[in-house]
Amino acid sequence: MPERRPRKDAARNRAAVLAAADELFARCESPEDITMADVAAAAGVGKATLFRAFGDRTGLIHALYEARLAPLRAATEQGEPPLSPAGPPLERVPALLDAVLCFKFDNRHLALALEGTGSGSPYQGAHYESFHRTLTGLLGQIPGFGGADTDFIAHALLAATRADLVEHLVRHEGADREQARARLADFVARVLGQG
Amino acid sequence: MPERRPRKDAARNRAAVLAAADELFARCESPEDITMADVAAAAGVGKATLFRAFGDRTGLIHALYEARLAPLRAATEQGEPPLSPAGPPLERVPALLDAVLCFKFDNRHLALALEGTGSGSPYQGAHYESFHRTLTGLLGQIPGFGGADTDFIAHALLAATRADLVEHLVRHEGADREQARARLADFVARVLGQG
DNA sequence: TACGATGCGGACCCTGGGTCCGTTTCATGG
DNA sequence: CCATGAAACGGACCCAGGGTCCGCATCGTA
Repeated sequence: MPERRPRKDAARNRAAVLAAADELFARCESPEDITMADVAAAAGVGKATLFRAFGDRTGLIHALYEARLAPLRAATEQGEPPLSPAGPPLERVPALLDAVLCFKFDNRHLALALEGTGSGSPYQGAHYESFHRTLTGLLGQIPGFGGADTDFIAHALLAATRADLVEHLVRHEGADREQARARLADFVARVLGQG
Repeated sequence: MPERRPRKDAARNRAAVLAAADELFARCESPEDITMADVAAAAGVGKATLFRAFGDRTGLIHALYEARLAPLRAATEQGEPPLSPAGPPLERVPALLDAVLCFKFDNRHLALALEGTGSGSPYQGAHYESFHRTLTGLLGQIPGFGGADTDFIAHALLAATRADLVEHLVRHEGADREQARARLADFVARVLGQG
């Protein structure tokens, strides 16, 4: 399996498409109203190129999302405490959820586009799986969660950071970034028994 | 505004469409793969009839959902305690969330179809609005939630009952109805400070 | 029974995701 | 530097599916 590297033009086009798509998704009102043809045009590329590089619409959005997600993954895996594995669970759980919320807030356009893929629920995605696993593990290490259903609690906590909820808070309740963080932090503290 | 009632045939067709759609959505794997043409055919009706009666796809699903929702609304507004307004807040909150969960569980096909409408986030729907309002109010009456952000807590609690999460628990974690209820009940108790 | 108003239905339109294939560009060996 | 095959390109094309149009059937009333 030689894993031959892509040609120069292919790489350049892939990057152009990612940049164009990022731009378009960021500007538009709703992810629904940017089409694959739009992206292709904005990137100065044919539609087929776009589909060849990413498979389908979902693939493109996924690629964008994953690229943005990389820093967060890095921070949680080998960053600084309290986010990194070195932090104590009781501090790491709120830190992790705060980080996820910030990410969702800063990238709501992408997150919304991803959730709006239709049949693709967010619970299949590798990113979700991974966050859920770490959260579950951390909860298990916290005193007071001995016999508790950490699996579901992790789901429920992550559900409080869902992109469309964040979007709703911003659009219809006029929340800003810091307010959203504070509200989530309160809720998390309450769940952790620090209310 | 005379509010003229519909013709007999119109009423009959509307009912036929609702029945057919309900049936189809219940049977199918994913809501995505039943089309408006399918519904029309199953109801023995032309496509235009269907669009005349419900406006668009979202309208049809909404109508189905609302019909199913009626009993739940009734139970929470004038049913028996602890669900009804006569129940004390500390019991009514878990009862309400349990009822919502059961509803989502029993009607996941519809709830999923509704959430999968694309641009239509669940937070716009009148049903969500109403549940959120009552929940918020109830939380405010519970000791210990004095200065708390009941608005967000209500959102977060409802997020734990989201249809795609329920679907995930069932499909990928093999949960059944009672398990799902127990897990949610645990979580709610924890948030209410009874963990 | 006659006659408007209301509703019917399926042919039709259009958008948008996804594919095909003749042409162009890359990259390697002579 | 050129030949040559492989890889990528792009836009014309296909098709499913949501939504509309309009001539015809049905309803309900005088």
